[in-house]
Amino acid sequence: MTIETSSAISVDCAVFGFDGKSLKVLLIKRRYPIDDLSADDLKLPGAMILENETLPEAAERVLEESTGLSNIYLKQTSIFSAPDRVNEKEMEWICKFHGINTRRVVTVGYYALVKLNQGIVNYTHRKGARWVEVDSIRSLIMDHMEILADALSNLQKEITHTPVAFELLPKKFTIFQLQSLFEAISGVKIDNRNFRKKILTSGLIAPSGEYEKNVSHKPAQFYTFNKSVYHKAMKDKFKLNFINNWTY
Amino acid sequence: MTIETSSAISVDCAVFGFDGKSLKVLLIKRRYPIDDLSADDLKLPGAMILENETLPEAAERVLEESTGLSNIYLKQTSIFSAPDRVNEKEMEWICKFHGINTRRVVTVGYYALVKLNQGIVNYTHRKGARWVEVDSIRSLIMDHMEILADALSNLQKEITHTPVAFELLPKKFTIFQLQSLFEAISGVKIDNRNFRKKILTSGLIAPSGEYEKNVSHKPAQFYTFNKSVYHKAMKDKFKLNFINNWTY
DNA sequence: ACAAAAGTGTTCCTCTTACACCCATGA
DNA sequence: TCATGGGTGTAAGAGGAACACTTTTGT
Repeated sequence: MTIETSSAISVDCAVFGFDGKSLKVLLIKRRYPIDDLSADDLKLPGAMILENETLPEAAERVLEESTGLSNIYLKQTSIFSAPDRVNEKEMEWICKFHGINTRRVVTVGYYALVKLNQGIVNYTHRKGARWVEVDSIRSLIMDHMEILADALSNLQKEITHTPVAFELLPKKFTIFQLQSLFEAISGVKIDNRNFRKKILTSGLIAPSGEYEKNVSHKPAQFYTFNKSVYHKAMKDKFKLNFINNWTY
Repeated sequence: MTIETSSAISVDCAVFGFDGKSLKVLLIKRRYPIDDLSADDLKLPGAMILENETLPEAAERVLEESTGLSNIYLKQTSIFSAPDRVNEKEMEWICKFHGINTRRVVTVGYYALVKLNQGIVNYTHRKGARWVEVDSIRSLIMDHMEILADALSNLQKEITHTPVAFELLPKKFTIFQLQSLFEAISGVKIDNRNFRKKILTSGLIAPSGEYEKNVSHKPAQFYTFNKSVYHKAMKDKFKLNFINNWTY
């Protein structure tokens, strides 16, 4: 029954990206592997928090280091605080790797949404990181699989309540890309005509007048997210229909 | 740029209750006040986490201590990690009060939902705690006002997406109580006929056949929450209508 | 009698859903 | 000419919103 005063606190970030087909997450290889710890050596980018640093600041630092980007959409999810979440071998690796001495590491999960493009893919490749299709991931070190699953379920929930989808798309995107993104994240097929009607009448996106080039089908128009339309209205229009929108 | 390895981690709980009229939160007085710290001496119940204890466990312990209840609905909200969130005077009080020595306290916010009844009110009163109307609270110690505001906004969001409302009502409740609760939390008036229609046709509540007694108006029937109906259906009925339900 | 809340139906209108075909382009 | 996605309309049904009065009880 002693108060814990020597915890280290870390952040781990699930950095999501969308390549037009599927949802990807950024994984890195653990450096300095120890014997017995090399089997599952992929992990989410993360860091220990520094003195005089808040958790969001630490998460931003991780993002900056792993992607070279700042001003990324970043959201805290859960805390992973099981005293035995890091086993002895792992603890040894952590202390050695960071040059610290601690008995316990509590970690805070974040997820980040980035607009994937060739520049970022190149950057992360140079850093030895990989964008891996979320559905194909079977194991990660420590409890990172759990952290990733938590991040994903938070994203799935958030995308139905807030317009975070646009954080994953380039500034100019086609309606097909937007729809594919919703389908990839929710895992549900959407009727294209209904989707177009819905998204266009909402006023949330605006046509840019520009069209795709060099595509082997009728070129699609690019649209942009209309933040100003989004930010007005939809206040105090409290709807009764929430009751049937409940999700378990 | 040193890794922080001596943080203490605490949990602070906003415990919400509903008395049929307004939303209340449980506040306690800080014990052992220090000079200069007595002005705003109300705080949320909280505790430091112990060795071998997870954060949810710590939060449950706090709930048990302050309300005598276990198996309470409990949900983690945000983490408050600003290095200066606890000033020097407060830090002194914390170390003295807990008999520890630490430079930094990171706290994790939780909110809890309890079914208020006379027994609990009596219990908390004996403990020196008070149920205070949320709207009337102007200041709390440290950043507890911020923690409370965060808890409340999380609750407001959650109540429109999940059936947590029933956690705040007795097992048997009237439709009027349920409606009042939604109105109290959302701050919006709801049409009674539409509300009844909606909630009754949803199948989520079941009439108990019992009625109010000794009320100076037509006695209302008591209903119960129908968990089984809720848990089936509403899976994989993905709806397109989320786009216009987005809230900022 | 009066105050307070319980309980009850209908109409209008908006939104959701289901559904199939021709078009433009590059290979 | 073929493959690929772009882009379009309509009808039926469900659900949301607005709206007022009678009933029951205790004081």
